[in-house]
Amino acid sequence: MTAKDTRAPQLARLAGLVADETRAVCLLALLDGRAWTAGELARHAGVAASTLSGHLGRLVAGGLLAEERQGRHRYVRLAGPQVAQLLEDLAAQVAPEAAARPRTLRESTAGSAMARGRTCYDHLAGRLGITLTDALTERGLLSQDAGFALTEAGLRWFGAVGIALDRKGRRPLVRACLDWTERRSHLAGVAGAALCRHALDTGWCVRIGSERAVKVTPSGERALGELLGIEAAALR
Amino acid sequence: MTAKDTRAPQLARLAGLVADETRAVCLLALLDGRAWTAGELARHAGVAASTLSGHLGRLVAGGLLAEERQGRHRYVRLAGPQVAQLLEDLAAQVAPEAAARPRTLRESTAGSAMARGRTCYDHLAGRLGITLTDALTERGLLSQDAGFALTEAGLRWFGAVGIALDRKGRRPLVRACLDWTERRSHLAGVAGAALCRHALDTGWCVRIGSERAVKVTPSGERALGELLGIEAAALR
DNA sequence: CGCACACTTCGGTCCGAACCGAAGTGTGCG
DNA sequence: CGCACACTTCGGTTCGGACCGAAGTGTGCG
Repeated sequence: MTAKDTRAPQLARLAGLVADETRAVCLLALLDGRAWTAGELARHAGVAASTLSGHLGRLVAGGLLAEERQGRHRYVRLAGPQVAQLLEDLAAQVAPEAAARPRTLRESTAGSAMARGRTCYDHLAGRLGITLTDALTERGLLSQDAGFALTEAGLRWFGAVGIALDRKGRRPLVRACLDWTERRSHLAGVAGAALCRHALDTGWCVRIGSERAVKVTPSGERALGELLGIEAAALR
Repeated sequence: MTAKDTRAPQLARLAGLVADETRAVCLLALLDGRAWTAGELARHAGVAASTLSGHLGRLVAGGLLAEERQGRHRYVRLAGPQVAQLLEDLAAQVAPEAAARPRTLRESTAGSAMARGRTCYDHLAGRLGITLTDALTERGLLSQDAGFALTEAGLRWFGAVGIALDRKGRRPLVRACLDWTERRSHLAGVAGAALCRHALDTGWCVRIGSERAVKVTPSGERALGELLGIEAAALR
């Protein structure tokens, strides 16, 4: 027996946290970037509150979730962008086979709203995310030659639009995130998150219901038309 | 109960493959990019051959491993760069806590050889990987402004040295891979793999024993000094 | 041929963990 | 104060899967 890799036990433990379907459902739900209560997750996953309580304990102890107690509520959210990135990577790995037909009409319409535009942890995804990524690329603001990278013009563009980019952390400025519905990469990383936040703050986009789906508002259509030359029809 | 994400079951199944310590040991061993026989892996992991046979069956069925039967041997290797990337990402997530002290002297010396230089699936890692990455960056061949990217000069450099870069596949030309021992990113992706292959093919580096560890040869020191201005002392 | 070897299949044991309902703790509101 | 509600803890059941050794299959070599 040669020297085993010392990381194996911890790697197995980490994977084990995702390796349960109930926990996987929760983690994917939390990819919307918001905090959910334990009860909401229990109903979403279809298990008893007591069962879910145990799962949350494990996920928090394992460092995947951060929790915040407010009164009688226990709010949990993903512990950080690294966790979201990890889940997105894992999900992208299985996405090819996961392109299954939705069952009910309700799921179908909800699915098509999700396909049009949604948030992916903290950035924009779906056709909306791809459209934005393509527009940035066409205008020479984003380079896709060797991985994603912001060009000089791209950096200026963010500044001109009034979107601040925090370059201090370890998180990459831009990152490609493989889109689940479009099968193509969209903009993630610090810039992707800042753009998404700006879009929601300024009313370019609004969330639909309580899900991850988002839609572009009329003012958003105007702004994106002016700033990136995107035609309104491409956003619907 | 809102509509569950259809990817959850498959996500859990995928994670479940990594969620066993014995399988994790095997997967990390296979990160050396080579094919191992079932028996070698069984001895490495310290379990009975029959037990390991079952594990290999699951990993192959799950798409993480590719197998090749030759006579009475069953060779397995990682199914592709995506799998290696996934494992590296997962391992990087736990690496911070995994910086444990080695137990025995044998592990200690083996560990320090690994820290000096090793392969990480198909590219170079350890201090050697970092040194190369830094040298490429200093000379303006690699940009680290917003994620990793090859510059125009970098593309020319690879051509001049005689390293062909296959840009056809879906794999990114360059990619940052978080180094387990150095806690910094080194060069991965198509260019990282091509550089590693070239280094081994031309004798710049040789593998030490049967492990992932590699060392730079005298001819390698000369070549890297000429091509990248790396001092020989930095490679020892 | 027959033995050694690599791997697989099978039967059986054992442990961990996912689940539920019931009872308990703590919070907020009328 | 007392009830409703959100969550947690506990006991008990059930199920999957990791493991081993023994027996079976197939390959290569003398």
